[in-house]
Amino acid sequence: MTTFLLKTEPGAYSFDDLVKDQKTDWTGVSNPAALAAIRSMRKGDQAFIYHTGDEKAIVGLAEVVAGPYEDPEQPGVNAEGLPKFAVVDLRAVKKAKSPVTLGRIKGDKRFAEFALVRQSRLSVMAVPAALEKVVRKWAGL
DNA sequence: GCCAACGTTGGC
DNA sequence: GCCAACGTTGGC
Repeated sequence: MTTFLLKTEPGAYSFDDLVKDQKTDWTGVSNPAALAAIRSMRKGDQAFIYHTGDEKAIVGLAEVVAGPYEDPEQPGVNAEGLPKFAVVDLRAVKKAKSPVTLGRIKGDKRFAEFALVRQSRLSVMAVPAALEKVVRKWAGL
């Protein structure tokens, strides 16, 4: 089981929206590196949901319940024959007891090489197991 | 509101 | 296939 980190602009779609909907298809990702991460997801994997903008914090946990599959709105395959615009279905698992802020992550040197810190524009990334444990502890997830 | 760090586009 | 110009994201 791998844990990922998914960014979202809470004004567009927040973790609370996912809780309300119970389930959603995570569409709209177009960055190639982010899409590669989505293609590597498997049913049962989990994802921290991170709010960009004013919040800049991990606020909850979701689980991959289906996919990755081709976005029906944007069909097509890449050079490897995989869906170009890959999508997964998520369900809300749990809200973080205490949000883990970007400031806290940046302030801990264990996270210095983490993609969230190194590449601020990347919207989907795998979280290394050692770091995942730290985040879960901090967040109460 | 600015700008750094990317991605993308289009002319050649 | 390169790369200059432009667009976008997201932190500050």
